[in-house]
Amino acid sequence: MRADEPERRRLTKAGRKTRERIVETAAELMFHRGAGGTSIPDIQAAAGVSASQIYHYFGDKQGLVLAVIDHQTDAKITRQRPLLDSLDSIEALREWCDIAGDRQDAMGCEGGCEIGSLASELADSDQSARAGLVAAFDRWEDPIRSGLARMQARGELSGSADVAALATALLAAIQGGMLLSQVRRSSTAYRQAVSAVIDHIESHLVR
Amino acid sequence: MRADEPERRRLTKAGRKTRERIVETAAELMFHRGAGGTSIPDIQAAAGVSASQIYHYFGDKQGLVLAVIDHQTDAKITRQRPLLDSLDSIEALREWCDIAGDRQDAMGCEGGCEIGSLASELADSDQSARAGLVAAFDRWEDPIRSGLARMQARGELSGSADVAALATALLAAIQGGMLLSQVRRSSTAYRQAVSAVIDHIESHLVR
DNA sequence: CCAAAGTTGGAATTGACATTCCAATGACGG
DNA sequence: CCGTCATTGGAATGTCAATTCCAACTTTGG
Repeated sequence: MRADEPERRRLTKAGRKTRERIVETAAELMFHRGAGGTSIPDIQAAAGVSASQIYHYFGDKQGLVLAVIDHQTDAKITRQRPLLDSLDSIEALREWCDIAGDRQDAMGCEGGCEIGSLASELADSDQSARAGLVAAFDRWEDPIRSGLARMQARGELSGSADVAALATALLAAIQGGMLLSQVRRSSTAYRQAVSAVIDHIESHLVR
Repeated sequence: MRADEPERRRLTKAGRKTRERIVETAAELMFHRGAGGTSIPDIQAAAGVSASQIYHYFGDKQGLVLAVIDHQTDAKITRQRPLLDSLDSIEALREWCDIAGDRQDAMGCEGGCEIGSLASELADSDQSARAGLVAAFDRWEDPIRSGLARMQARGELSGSADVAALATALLAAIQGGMLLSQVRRSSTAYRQAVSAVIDHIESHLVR
């Protein structure tokens, strides 16, 4: 558990492209089947690469998993970017959460959260993965807290509200709600969970 | 996906005992390493049984996983029993949730929820497991809703409160909070998540 | 006590899977 | 233009998992 990749290997155009295709393919497969449920041969076939390419770019499967965690975090944050930077009103919070619920419905409530699923699977068995997941959740929680903090700074949210705790609570509601919805194949639990927490945040509004 | 075990096999004393030991051992291992991360040989060694015993009592690994899900659900509900039947006050809810938080701290925040972890791993890949998990969450959520319903019947909780939704929200907060705590190795997220939802429930108190 | 059925041990089978190796090809800087 | 290093293919290796088989032993009901 030290520095494993001190020297960034030189990548040519083709290399970068191949590496990216492997990560994306692995991310997709691992989203549906889990990291343990996704084999290197699976990824080889789906990405159209040879085993040596995967080991060339990632060292071993654990390295690939770490890259997938980072990739999913980047992808999620990028995808939600416009909204994520303006979570400074109750309406913005609701809209942002609603979109995830609609997205879940659109896929029949299969698959939970890309990050959450990996977290549940790897938190206890892979310490470097856990470190990556801590960072992932932090990167995701930060915009929520920032938005709430802006509301507080503008005097819209009570000064006694613990914005960090509220942000954590909302993130937890999202994760737990997604899990229940995934199991029940209905986004209802997700919507009820986030709604409850946002209502609670709303109760801290000044006025 | 139909009735797979129509005929209950006759079990002798030794049989029941062996079966039970296998389930308990498997449950313990799967709690720490996941279902996919726990091999039959692992279970054989830990429980001191031969392969034929496992296959004799459970048919295949999936059958064992189903048995583990039921076992964990029973164990959890039995363990929480006294409290679970009297979740009809804000204080009782807080105390009940606190115990889980203390329990989590006691194990260094390793391992999340026995049910939740299996749910995340199996919801999309094993339909019969998913069915068992739906039942597990229902059995767990029910006492919460019942307690809230009693509060409402006694006029302590506003008649406009949706007790089913609140119960789901609390369960989601527990699951999501546990996951974040497991990743961060600190029960803080769990405590903040359940606290927020219980505060929200409290806001529905009459008077 | 006897037969049917439950219980157990241990070996054998079959198939994946992670990883390594080696050899060939191609890009790119000096 | 050449050598170095990135890139790729494909086979080989060794391990380990899930499951099956069969043979022996034990319990139980009549």
